[in-house]
Amino acid sequence: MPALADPLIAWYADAARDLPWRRPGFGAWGTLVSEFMLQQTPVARVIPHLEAWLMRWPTPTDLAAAAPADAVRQWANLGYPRRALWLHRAAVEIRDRHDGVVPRDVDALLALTGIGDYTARAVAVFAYGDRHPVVDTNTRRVLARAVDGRAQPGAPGKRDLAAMAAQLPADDAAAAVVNAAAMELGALVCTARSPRCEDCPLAGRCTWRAAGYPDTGDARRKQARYEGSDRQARGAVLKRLREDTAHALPQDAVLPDWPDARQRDRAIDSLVADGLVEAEDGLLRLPR
DNA sequence: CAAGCGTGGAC
DNA sequence: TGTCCAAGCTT
Repeated sequence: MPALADPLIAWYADAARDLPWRRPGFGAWGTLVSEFMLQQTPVARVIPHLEAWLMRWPTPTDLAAAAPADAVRQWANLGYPRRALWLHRAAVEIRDRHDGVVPRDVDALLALTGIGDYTARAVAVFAYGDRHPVVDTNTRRVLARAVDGRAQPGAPGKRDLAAMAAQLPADDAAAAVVNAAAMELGALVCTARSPRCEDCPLAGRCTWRAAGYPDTGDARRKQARYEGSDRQARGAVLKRLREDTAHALPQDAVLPDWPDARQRDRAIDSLVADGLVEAEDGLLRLPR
């Protein structure tokens, strides 16, 4: 049995949060939607949106029948609205290529729009119970500290999957728990800013702790400033279009008072290039 | 592969 | 206040 598996399993049995996607019978579609929403958006903000989404579109086929615009509006302020578009495309692909059933095979999941290494394996493991390494930012941090003796993870790579695979027990169900437990530990205890090592089930075998918490540097990219950025302009344009009850606006009616008109126009162009906005006859609207 | 991509809460 | 951070993905 790998070194971290038993303490992680024991800790998780007691400390795991009661989250909607962990309820028995939540379903592969619910799991898939939750994972899309959780890509870079905190758990607490996701939960209400997830429940509303699944109420409106209980199956991939239901979402596939909707207009992309409805998905983007329903996404509301979750951020990174391309995910709404990608989730809609994935639903169409599931309807057309998989008879409306969320695939179980990792390669089939990876072939869906908006699904990468993390999400594909999260669905295969948490929805279907198969045995794969699931590696998110929390897991990467836990492994960096406990195994590698580093304060922060290095650049993400395929090595991360191998590192987690080495920690998985042979049994499918136990492996799924270890995957979930590593993520949960990173979210609740082995946190980025102030880790609570006194509460950590791995403290006794943590390489970083044993070394005296050295500052090993931080390979992570710094996040660009948001205030005044193109991203902010894109967000403002899309918010205006989401909230437009007529569902189509003349281009010169969108953010006429934005401080930087060139930036606003650049934002609109890039949203059109991304397929988040359609421009036709001088009107802007969400994609139909 | 490094950069670009939203939004809001915590400190 | 500004900075950091959050179950990543695509190009």
